[in-house]
Parts: sequence; C-alpha cells; structure tokens
Amino acid sequence: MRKSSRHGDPAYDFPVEPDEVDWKLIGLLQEDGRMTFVELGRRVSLSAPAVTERVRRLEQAGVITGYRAVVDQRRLGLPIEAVVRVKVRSLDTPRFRERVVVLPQVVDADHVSGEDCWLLRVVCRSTGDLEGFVEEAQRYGDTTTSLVFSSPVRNRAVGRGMVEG
Amino acid sequence: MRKSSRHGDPAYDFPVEPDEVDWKLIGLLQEDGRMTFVELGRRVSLSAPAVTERVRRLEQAGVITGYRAVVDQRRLGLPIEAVVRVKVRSLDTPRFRERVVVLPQVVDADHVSGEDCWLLRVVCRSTGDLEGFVEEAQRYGDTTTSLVFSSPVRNRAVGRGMVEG
DNA sequence: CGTGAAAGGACGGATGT
DNA sequence: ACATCCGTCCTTTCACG
Repeated sequence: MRKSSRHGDPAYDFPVEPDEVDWKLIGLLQEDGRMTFVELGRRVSLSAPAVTERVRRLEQAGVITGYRAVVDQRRLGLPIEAVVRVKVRSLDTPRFRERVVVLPQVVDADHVSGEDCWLLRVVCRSTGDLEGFVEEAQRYGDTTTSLVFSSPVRNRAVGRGMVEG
Repeated sequence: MRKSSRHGDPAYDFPVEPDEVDWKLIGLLQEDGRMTFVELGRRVSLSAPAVTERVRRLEQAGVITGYRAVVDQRRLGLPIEAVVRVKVRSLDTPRFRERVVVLPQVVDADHVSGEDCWLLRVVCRSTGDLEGFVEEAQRYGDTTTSLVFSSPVRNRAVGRGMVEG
C-alpha cells in the first residue's frame, strides 16, 4: 500500500493505493469485523504479524476508520425508520445542526446538493415519536418524510471491482 | 434480557428486552466492534465468560447482527457519493431489484413510502461513473440525484435513551 | 515486507455456588 | 446467572532474512 504522493499535498496525501492483499483484508473485515489476525492470515496466505501490520497501516492511513457491531433496531423497541428530507434555509443551518442533527433519533445525517439540502435517517419507537421529530425539523424548513419499508442493501462492502476492473 | 413473548408469535417473538448491562455492551460494541470480552467485562464489572454469554445471546436473538470494519471510500479512489431517489413504476420493480439494486455502487438501498419509492446511496470513482449509474436507473423510473457534500452523522449508535428515558 | 519463536493475554468449555 | 479454573488459541514483540 502506498500513498499517491502528489508531492506534499499537506494533510490530505490521499487516496491510498492498497494492493491485492490489502483489498482482500478490507473485504474480509467488512464482512466480519471480529475476524482474528490468524484467520485473516490464513485467508490471504500470510503470517499473523504480517496481516497485523497491514491492518494497522490501513487504520493509520484512514482507510479503516473503526469497527462497529451492527444492531437491529427493530429488536430493541425501535420499529419505525424513516428518511426525512429537509429544505433548510441557509441562515438557519447552524441552528439546525445544533438542535436537530444532534438528536438521538438521527442515525445518519447528510448535507447534500439539490433542493432538499439535508437528508436525515431516523429511528423511532413509534409514529408519535416520529411526528415529534418531524415537527421539530419543520421549524427549520420544509420537510418530506418517507417511511422505510425495507432495506434490501445495507452498508454493502466496498470492493476492488468498484475502483478498477 | 428477555423476549416479550406474545405466546408463540412464530419466528418473530420480538422485540427483546435487554437489561442495563446488555445496553452497555451494545453501546460498547457499537463504538468498538473489536473490543475483547475481557475488556467488556472490565467495563461492566463482570467476568469474561459472563459477558461472552450475554453477547452470544444478543447475537442469537438477532439484536447484534454482525460486526463490520468501517471504511472511508474517499481514501480508496471513490470520492463521489450521492443519493439517488427513483420513482419506480410498480410493474418494473422486480427488474429494478435485479438490475439496479444489485450494482456494486449501491451501498444502501431502501424501499420507502411516498412518491420516490426507492432511495439508493451510491459511491463512485467519478461523476462519469455516477452519470452511467443514473442513466441505468432512469430506465426504471424518474430519478432525482443529490451529491453528498458531507455526513455529520454516520451510523450513530443506537442507545437506551431512545427507547425509554 | 516478510517469517518464526516465545511470552503474555484472551477465549471457550467444564464445573461449582 | 455468575465466578473460577485450565487447556488451547491468539496477539505482540523481536531477532532475523
């Protein structure tokens, strides 16, 4: 793995160039974030210390930013999931960030181009809870709310085939 | 942790009722999916075998569905991220699932209520790549594409406070 | 960058309260 | 439901190619 060093681009000497083995490790750890280094080594035909160093390097390069348990909110009393698009007036954006984006129901918040400049994914215990959230968001701009029926793809792994091949 | 057994609801005897310790474990593993059972035990003042059994139970109950490394696509040559909303004609939905939802650029696909019945989060190497994707999606319905500028919240941890408190 | 060996730690099953 | 014990496996460091 090597940085594409455009001679001293200061703090952002990126992207990074993983080799075939790095891509395999990235793929394996996206599938099972708790896989041991010994097992990773078996999968890529390297010793445990070798993969350990590769993974540490990927972490320090900011390619792997962390490891997370994936949780099913429906089994935790949070059956309602929705995407709320908000057309926030630009003067209200700082307050929107401070008062809406930070609410615990918000599991994803994206600032995007286009009319609806914010896209919030929220999880709630009830439609009443969702109603309260949307009313709060309404104070900062027009909203459009879509209930999530199902999510056939969720956090699909990023793979080598997407960048070349 | 106990199931809210509505007497024999067959495969979906859910949701589950985690106790305080379970919630702590869920929180810790969402923050660091590779935390060892010994360390988890230290954090919740239990022995390693005790937390191991709790975590196994949470996994088998479908509360924790997996563990994933979180990857920064921008550092892997995929700097373009967008959300594409698609108003798919209902007769075309099966083909849309087979030919668009499965494309590797799609990292999230949600079937939602409202006019734009599909919401796709895609990552691409270039705007040209995105253009190609959107053209493919266009074949199944009208699309609205928003470039993601930034994502102040990404996969925020689900916590106890959201379900009661 | 890679391997192999050795020490310390974590894991997983059995057992007892 | 939890703690302790213990054998095995994993992690980490280091000397070396």
